[in-house]
Amino acid sequence: MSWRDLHCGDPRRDQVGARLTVAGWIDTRRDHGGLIFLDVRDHTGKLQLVVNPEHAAEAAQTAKELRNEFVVQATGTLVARGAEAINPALPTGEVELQVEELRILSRSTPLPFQLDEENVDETLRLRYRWLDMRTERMQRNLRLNHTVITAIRRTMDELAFVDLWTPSMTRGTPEGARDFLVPVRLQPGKFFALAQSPQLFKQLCMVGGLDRYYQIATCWRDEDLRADRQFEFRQLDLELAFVEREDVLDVLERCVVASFEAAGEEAPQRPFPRLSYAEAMARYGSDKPDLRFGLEIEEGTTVTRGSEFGVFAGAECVRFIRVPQAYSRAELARLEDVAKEWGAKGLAYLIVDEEGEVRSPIAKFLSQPELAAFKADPGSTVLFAAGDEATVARVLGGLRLHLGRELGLMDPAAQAFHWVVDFPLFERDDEGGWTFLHHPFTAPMPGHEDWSPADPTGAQSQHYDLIWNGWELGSGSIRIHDVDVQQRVFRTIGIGEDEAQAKFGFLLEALAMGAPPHGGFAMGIDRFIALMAGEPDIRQVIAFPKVASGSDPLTGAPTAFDERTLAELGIKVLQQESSPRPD
RNA sequence: GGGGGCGUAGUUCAGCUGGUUAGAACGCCGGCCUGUCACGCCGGAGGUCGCGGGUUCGAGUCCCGUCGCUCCCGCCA
Repeated sequence: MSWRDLHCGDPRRDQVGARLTVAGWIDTRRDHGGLIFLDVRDHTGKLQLVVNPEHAAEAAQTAKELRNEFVVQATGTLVARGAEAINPALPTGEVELQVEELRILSRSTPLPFQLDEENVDETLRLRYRWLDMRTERMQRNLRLNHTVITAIRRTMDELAFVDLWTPSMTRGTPEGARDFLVPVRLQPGKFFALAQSPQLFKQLCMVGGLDRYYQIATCWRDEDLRADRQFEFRQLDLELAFVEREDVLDVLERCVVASFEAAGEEAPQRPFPRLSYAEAMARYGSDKPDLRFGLEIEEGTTVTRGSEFGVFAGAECVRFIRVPQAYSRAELARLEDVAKEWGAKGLAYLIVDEEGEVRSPIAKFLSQPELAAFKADPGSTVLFAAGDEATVARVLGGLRLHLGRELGLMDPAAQAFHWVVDFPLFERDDEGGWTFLHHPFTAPMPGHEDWSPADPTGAQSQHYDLIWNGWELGSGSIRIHDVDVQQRVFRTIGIGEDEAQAKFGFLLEALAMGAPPHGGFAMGIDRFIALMAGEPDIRQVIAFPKVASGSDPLTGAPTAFDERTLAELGIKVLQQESSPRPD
């Protein structure tokens, strides 16, 4: 074993007596005047070095010069520590290296932040990411990244998927997110778009007979950044031919389980539960419900028909949740604010006190059947939402999530994976027309092919979402492989024949030349790894992420370019932020 | 585009209803120390309170603007 194979976290009792060489960063130096203790660190851990001037005068002189984060190489004899000198907090705490030779490989200026400080401003961490990376947290996250991706690649390989590269520079997409544009010197004034997803290319691969495609694909979207969104992100992108929904879900479940196993964690039970879109909206008020807790939404519309309470009587939909907590008036005012954020006009409630007495401003309007339907345990509160169905679902879904967090109802150990299936094929758009729910290539469910383009209400799709603890990990669908069906989807969402030809002509042509039935999925890898790492945002698992304003604190990108460079590309900048960055 | 939060030594923070010379811990620099491991002890340096303007006898503190960071809504097929 070369000394480069020996890591700081390795030495143990059975190596006592051996002459070893280690290298790493100075974590701490404890200078006792005579004896000097050094903790040398690398990504595997720390080893204590003892420099004794009586044994190694030259090394002791060198040790005096050492400061935090100097890089050193030390050679010496591994010795057992005396019983009282053992450090149980350190895996290497039973031994130490009696230093004979000590070499400074590299020096360090004082650091802009301390590596053992936990709440360092994130922009500062990103500005000096190479330091941040030395922390246990970032080492763990970035290595988990590798572990998960390796497990996924192994799984895909075992299932005979082909890793196939699709272009990053492609044709702009008319729908969806904003494109990042790439100007082209050879064709001034024209632009490629950075791929938002390999969607169309992977479908073309199916038509091309590459019947099991996958890729850890980088995707680019020019939209505002969030805790779970960056300009560029990676997705596990896959597509299979001659499959049905369950075949696709099976592949994803295998990848998830393999990732957990590779990370040494208990894997979720397969198969993951399936929940229909209608059920998810009705019971949890969300198409990506967090199933780590109950607090389900209940239906009240039947019993409130003709209610004496005007708000209930006039509402298309009345639903409620029973919260195991008797709230005060002030707390309910706060919850009403939460409800209003989600679009409620107000918040009706019934408080059931510890004696089982119902206290509520609306109780006097409610009939016996109504009160019976809303009956709750002593010490609880029933919260209502009334209005159109979508608003009611959204309000109670928002309240449910808020209360779940606030009341600590989520089992911290639970890993709730599930599928949401049976989505509608279309939904109303803002202009009163129709638009697709996810993308226009999603196939209708068998038996739902004959919708009316004027009113496709009720047509269901073969779309599916993978949800983990309330986070949407990704989505997929069985695609349309029939050119007539594809054209009817375009017609329904208001894309005329000419427009469809211009934008998707190559897809329609391909579908007309022997397209097999196919379907696939795209899972957000960064989100998945962030959740596995227990991190609150994806920046913590990305080596060099951008901040919310869209800049990279490390390199200072993006930057302006001079006029000559731009002129060559046929570009003239109309305006730019004049405010200089204070550095 | 809209709403909320934050910005004080290198770092993390405190700084009350506006009131002497803006503090602490860690880090940094110097000194002492042979069994420490968050070593200890002594001493020291280090601040345009993000920036600009206003109110006031007086602003870190109040007001307006601006910049930066952040969370959320919009947006993310």
